[in-house]
Amino acid sequence: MPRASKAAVSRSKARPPRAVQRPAPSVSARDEAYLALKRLIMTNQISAGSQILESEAAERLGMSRTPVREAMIRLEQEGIVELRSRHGMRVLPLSASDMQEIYEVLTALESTAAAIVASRGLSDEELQRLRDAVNEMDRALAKDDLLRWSQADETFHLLLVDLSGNSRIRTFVGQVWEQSNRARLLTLRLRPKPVDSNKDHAALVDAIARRDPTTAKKVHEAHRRRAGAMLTALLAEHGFKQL
Amino acid sequence: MPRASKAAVSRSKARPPRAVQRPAPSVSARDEAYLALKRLIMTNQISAGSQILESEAAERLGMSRTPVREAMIRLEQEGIVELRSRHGMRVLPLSASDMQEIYEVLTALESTAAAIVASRGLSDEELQRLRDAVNEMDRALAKDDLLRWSQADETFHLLLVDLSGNSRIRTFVGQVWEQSNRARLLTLRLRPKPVDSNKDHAALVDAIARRDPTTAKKVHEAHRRRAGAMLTALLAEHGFKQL
DNA sequence: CCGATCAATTACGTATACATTAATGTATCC
DNA sequence: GGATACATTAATGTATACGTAATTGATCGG
Repeated sequence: MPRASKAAVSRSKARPPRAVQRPAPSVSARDEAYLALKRLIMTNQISAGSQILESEAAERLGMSRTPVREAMIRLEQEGIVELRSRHGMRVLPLSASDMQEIYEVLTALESTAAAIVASRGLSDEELQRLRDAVNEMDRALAKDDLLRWSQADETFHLLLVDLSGNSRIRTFVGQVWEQSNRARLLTLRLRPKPVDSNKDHAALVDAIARRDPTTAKKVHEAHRRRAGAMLTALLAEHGFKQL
Repeated sequence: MPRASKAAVSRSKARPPRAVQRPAPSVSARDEAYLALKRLIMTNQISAGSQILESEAAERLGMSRTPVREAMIRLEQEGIVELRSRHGMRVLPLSASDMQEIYEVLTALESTAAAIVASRGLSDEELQRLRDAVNEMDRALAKDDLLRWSQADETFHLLLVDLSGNSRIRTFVGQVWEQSNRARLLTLRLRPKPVDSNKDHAALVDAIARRDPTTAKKVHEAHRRRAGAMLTALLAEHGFKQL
């Protein structure tokens, strides 16, 4: 019944189909909530361990609880937050043992990806993309721009797993990467300059170019193992129990 | 009009108002929906590629759309279904390349878990649990009870990753295990008897007992690689493009 | 002054209402 | 007869309503 009146109205208008009042609703409220919450967490604007209620988040984002709830469920599945009934969403703190778990996963999955990539071989264009990322890291390091280095590092690692063609490896690596992103950001300025990290990457690209999966895998395993050990040592040294 | 029809349906079913009988609401409707849908998928009662609308599932499960929606979001995050707007939830079919991806992930993560376990060593009681699972597989195989064998196999593999103590490895292995469960079930009777599979497991337990991480890792890598090759060959042989 | 009991409040879980938009069917125009 | 515009329908996405259970805090007994 109420619909009838609406239909009548739209017909009387004869033809302003939709472009008039609908500028760009390209993202759903749920996606908006998901992205907004994730960004707040990733950038440490919602600190680890802190809680936020569904209704708080909904008000803050200017929408109802429903899409916020659904976004929170996604974040929980991704291992970024914990949903505690009547306490809202809690950003999971990262302990040293979490970081160890994460680096074990990264070591296992990325070294496998490296072997796959080396084994199937890359086109010149693909190889160049890897080299570009390495070069970007070098440049950033030369300029002491650690944030830029860190972004290039992420680009390199995600590109590597992308090139493996294994979408599950890609998903899982992306997931633990996001889980540990906060810790990396916070320790970026505490760690020694990542000079040998860059060397590792160059060596990996060489092994891939030579189509040598065994070496590629070994190089990357060593790289991740070292990075993990460095990071956990750093956390212990600075007395960080949780991040 | 829609209200009337729905009311009529629910009354025709003679459903007593749920509020009256409150026996054991220990599980939320959302969990119930999640478990019910997952079980239907795992047991192939909802075949791959088939779709089910939110409202259909809700009616089928006797609850409203809200908890069903949330359950579907979880299943989507787990890589079991795909959510297509206005087409409901679609059970993801498994292709040969999916199986290959999955076995690459299992190889990488489980062999790492094996190395971790061997490296830290197990208590007698923990070691015994692994041996129990192996023995159960032997017994099931001797009786030609393939379903029981398959369950013991699952027990063994999940126990292994549990014992690694790495909760993320555990989660990811569990996830790809569930993704591929249907395929394993369907091919269980097509594959050769898993005799050497049992031998592999015994060899792995020995390596763990000897606290030899290198061998443990190698044994398990070979085991998974072989199983993966067997399964993909099987799928190709029988012309299965999708499962 | 401390702990326990109970009422008020709060936050959630679920159901339902409503808005939006893709998909479908239909009539019209040439 | 075929393509297109348009109304209709269907299914989703979002908001809101509501009952329930947990948390809070206040009162009371010790």
